[in-house]
Amino acid sequence: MINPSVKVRFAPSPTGELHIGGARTALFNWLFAQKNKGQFYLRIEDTDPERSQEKYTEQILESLSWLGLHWDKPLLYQSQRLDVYKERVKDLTTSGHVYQCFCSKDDLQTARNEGHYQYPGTCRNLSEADIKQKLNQGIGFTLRLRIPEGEIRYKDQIYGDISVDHKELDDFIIVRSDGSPTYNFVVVIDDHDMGITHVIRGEDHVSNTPKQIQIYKALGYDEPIFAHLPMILGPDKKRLSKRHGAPGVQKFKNDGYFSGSLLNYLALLGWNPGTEEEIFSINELADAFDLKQVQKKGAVWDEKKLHWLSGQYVMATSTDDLLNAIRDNEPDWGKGSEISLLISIVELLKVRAKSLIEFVNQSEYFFNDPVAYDEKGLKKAWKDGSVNTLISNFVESLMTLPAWRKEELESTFRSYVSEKELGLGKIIMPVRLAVCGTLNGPSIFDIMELVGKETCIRRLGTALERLPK
RNA sequence: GGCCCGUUCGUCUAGUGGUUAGGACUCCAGGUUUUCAUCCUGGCAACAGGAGUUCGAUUCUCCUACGGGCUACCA
Repeated sequence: MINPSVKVRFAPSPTGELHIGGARTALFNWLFAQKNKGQFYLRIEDTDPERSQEKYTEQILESLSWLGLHWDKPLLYQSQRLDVYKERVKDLTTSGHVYQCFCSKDDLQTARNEGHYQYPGTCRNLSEADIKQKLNQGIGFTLRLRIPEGEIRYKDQIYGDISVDHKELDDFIIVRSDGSPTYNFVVVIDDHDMGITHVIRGEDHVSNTPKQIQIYKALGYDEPIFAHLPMILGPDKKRLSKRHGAPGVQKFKNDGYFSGSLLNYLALLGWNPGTEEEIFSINELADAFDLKQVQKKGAVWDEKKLHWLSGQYVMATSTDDLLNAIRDNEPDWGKGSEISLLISIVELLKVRAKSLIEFVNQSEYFFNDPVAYDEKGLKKAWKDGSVNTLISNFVESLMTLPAWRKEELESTFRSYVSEKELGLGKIIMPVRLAVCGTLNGPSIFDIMELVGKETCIRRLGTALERLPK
């Protein structure tokens, strides 16, 4: 069943948690693999000891798992492949593709500051004697790739034909003076060794690709197919980064978004199904996915739409599943209450809450007496002492109510206002305020039934005491 | 500075050599509702600019502008 001609990978570096951009890259790789019945691998690019941390690897894997982007084994760590890279360096040395460069970092930097952006080729053609002399002097060296004249050309699955003159490519460094290999070098070896057929990554790698192709050629490897995804942008149209408050995947989990809604939104950021559908399950996404429908321009991250989408997911989820998800997210929610009560609450809030955490935030008054009253609500519903008179009379009729059910409650409300020749709102609003502390929410009759007679009467009493005049 | 890439409503996007340039989010108005939310109806809102090709360009070509990326002994 597995299609051997499709192997993709996601290669995060563990220098921080998985953020939105990385998640989208992972998603598109995963979708491509699913669609083509290929394999999806992970490679941890942990060769920067300064910034890499084990805990980030764990966080990233956790986030990917939560998203449901499961990967195939083996999981590769670059830090464990140093020996392999050394071998390849030897290969390139013997084949004459690299040369030693004795220029110091400072000198190169100085030249750049003076406007010479390219490596001048100082050490490109040193004589044997020169090299021997420098080595004897104990001068450290890097290894540079010797790039021939010519033009490089490749077909990007998203951007189309891209060509660059070799003159634009420096003889870039593949091994640092401390002997460690650089990114553009190892990425090629890893992708080759992993059998990667399609390299799908961010647009920031478009300019790296021609360099990497030089490595493929030097090593005698076949090139994979390349596809570059447009960037995700902040509201200022600059690449989304920590500066924008770079949303990490974990944040959305904590805020109670379903992973499906995040995935759905991410997919629509830069890709379109070719239809006017907006809502997709992860499997539907995989079916519909096609690199041809991927956009070239960067897309601005818009949390409003995510929020809407999340609301759609909430409404489409069964009450039981919602209840489980809410308690997964917030184990203390409704602790000590009957399950039947919780189910009723979820039922009532389902159409209002757009994320799991909103169920929690909007259900406070089902469990606890209000500690404060919404200020706008006070102005609207409890202007002066006349309300106290009205409510205290009404409470009396509530007390005598034989059955505390929403139907009876509603008829009590209605007969009371018709007797007084008032609008329904005149009585409902103050009651709402007293019982919930806020004017917004589901039907007051439903709320009162669930909250119970004793508690409602108590809350009304409290309000009458606290809100005179 | 150089190179590469991009540019349709505020945002995500569809689309064609001749369309009333379509949808979604947001926003606004109206309806439903005790309120909020939902739901329904309606509305605002875009082809960056300039040349050229053409009977005709949003669509094809070039230029300009703007935006992004790369230009590290980071990944």
